[in-house]
Amino acid sequence: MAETLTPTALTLKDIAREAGVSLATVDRVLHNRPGVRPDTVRRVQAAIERNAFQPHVAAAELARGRSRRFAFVMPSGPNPFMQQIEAYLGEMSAWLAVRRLNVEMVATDVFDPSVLAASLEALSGDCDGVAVVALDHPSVRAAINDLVDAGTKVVTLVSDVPSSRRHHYVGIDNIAAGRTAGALVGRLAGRKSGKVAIVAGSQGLRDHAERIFGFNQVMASEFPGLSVLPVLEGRDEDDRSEQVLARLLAKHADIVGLYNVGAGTQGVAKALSDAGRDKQVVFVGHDVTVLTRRLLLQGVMDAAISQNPGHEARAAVRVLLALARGEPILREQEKIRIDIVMRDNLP
Amino acid sequence: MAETLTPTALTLKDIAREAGVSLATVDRVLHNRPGVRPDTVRRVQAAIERNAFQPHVAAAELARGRSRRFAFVMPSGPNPFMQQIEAYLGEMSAWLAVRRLNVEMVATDVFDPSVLAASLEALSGDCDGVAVVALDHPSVRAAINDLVDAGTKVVTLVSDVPSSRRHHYVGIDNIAAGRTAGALVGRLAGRKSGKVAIVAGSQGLRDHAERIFGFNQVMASEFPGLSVLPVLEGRDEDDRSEQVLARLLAKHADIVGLYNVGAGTQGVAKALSDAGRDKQVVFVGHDVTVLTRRLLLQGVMDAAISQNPGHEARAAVRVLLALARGEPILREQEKIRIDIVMRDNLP
DNA sequence: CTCAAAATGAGTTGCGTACCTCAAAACGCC
DNA sequence: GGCGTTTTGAGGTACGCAACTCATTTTGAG
Repeated sequence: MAETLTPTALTLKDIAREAGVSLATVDRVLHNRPGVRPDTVRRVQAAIERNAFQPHVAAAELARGRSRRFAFVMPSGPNPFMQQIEAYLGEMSAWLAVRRLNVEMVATDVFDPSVLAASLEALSGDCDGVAVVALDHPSVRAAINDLVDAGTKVVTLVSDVPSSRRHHYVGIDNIAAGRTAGALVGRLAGRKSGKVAIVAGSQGLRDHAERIFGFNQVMASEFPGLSVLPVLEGRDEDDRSEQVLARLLAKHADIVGLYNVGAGTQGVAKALSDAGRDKQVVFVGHDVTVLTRRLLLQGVMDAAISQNPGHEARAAVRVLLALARGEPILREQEKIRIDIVMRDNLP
Repeated sequence: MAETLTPTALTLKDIAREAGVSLATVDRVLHNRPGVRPDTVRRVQAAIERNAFQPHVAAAELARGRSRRFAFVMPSGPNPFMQQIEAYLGEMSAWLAVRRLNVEMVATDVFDPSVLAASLEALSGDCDGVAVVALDHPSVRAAINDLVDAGTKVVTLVSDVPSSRRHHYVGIDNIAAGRTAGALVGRLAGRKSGKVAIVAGSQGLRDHAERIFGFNQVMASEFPGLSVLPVLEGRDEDDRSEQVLARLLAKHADIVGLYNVGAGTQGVAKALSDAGRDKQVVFVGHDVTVLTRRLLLQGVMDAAISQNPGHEARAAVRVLLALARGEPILREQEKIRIDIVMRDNLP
């Protein structure tokens, strides 16, 4: 009742014999070095395919010798989510050291396309891989493509640039995240009818816009008893979020649900509490931070949509490593799931 | 604005020089081979500590040469959750091949302690690591300890044996899972008062008992309007689950919530539908399978508590590999989270 | 056919470790 | 001091591949 799931090993020598060529030629094909007739290339590749040859990664790494350099290009501001990603990278240091990986953090103004593009261009050459929290803008796209052309592996993190030729996107489906938030607000509000407020950073941000889109989709189709108020823009700042929400709460006594799309959670919570309505309004937000954790435990927040920053950090490194090594990527593993976090399943 | 997170590399030669001994002695210390004076051992270990020496895993692997064998000891029955774990292991085959890992599936009757213990004992010697879905029973505990003593790395999967000396447990906190289910049933039932039913496989199973415990905790403390009916035992079988639940539904017209602790989901759903109450009763169950996915999409099930079988399979392999190599384990990464899955965040 | 250019073979070296042997040195004991 | 034992050093080989050199063969153009 025992079956084995894996094949046995082959070496380059076996491939050379199989293809009827020498080791040197196999090596030339494998690293597409010049000086091999197309016909011979095909023969060697056929032998590799036929035997499902997997180069011995440990040997290759040992022979190549050099350690790899990865760079993480992230926002420079005091964003708790990004800080968590940094923290998790720090926790990986032993894991990274064992694999002779150097990870470098580059803080930059990711909201200024030209600054971000310049930061990316500066990395060209001395980096094997780059993970970037990218703004979707033509000059950023061009910078990414340049890196890719230079042989650097590029992964977009949290926020994608689908039109670029980046190798991979590590982050969630923000429309689905918005839909999930909508379903939660609707269901947790119970049978009540009333109004629902949305506080976002800015509708100009791709991920925020997508979340709002998904949220409205669900509200319109499934919760006709709830009417969504116009989106408030809090610029991800606590003060501003508090002000705009406080004003809205004062105007509408029948608000039963609230969706906070981005950051500024502190201000949103304060506005709710000050109005004395923190227990009546269903409040759904994003990300598990020290703050949202406390709000969930206090019952002020009802649920947080989370995208596990630890997983994102690790996935980004793993994907870059796999890309650099030419290893397969476990897509299922690297996919970032939309977590619903409530009080009892707080991680 | 760029900082590096990782130190630079050292080799055994450096350590030897540092400690004022030869390479051979360092080697003896590193693999605790005999014939080294305690004092010298200390000197070498001090040098290793002092320089935070990390052996070059690739080189070690290459030198050691042998491929590793891991065994997964799993239930033999047609359990969809276990089948998913097997499937994910299959998807990892390329990843496994690259690392020269052989994973063997051993199907056994995990509910018979002596049979399970015998299966484990049989693996002693020719396996570097074992992942086992274990029953918590003295003879199983003894078999696990024997494996550990023989140098095999042991990981318990899904169901733990905390009293054994297993190296790691890969699975969720079942009490917290039960609490989460309770919170969901309570909150999604809204303001209604009424009765809540529980269908379990058997209260003799550790994980089921723990889930029920957590569920009752939350219901008692937070939803006084809801009264929990005595636990039904469906033995994880569809037919039996359907029968017992159908009888209960007939008897109580005011059931507003239902928690299905284990398998037998098909039967539970059928009983609900046949009674024409699938839309009124809040139904929370476990695990995302083909069936529960359909039920969630249809709106019959309201939420599934999930423990990502893919993550568990990969985590088990990664932990075994790290243990075998003597690498650090990323505890945060290997921790299995309690996922709440609703229709819009179906993975 | 000739000759240069292209293609290929044969070989070396080194990566850092594991594992082994054998000789030399240091040690403890009487 | 002499002996046997323990401890240590020195060195080799192997692992599979990358990256290189240089000699040899093959090829195609004239």
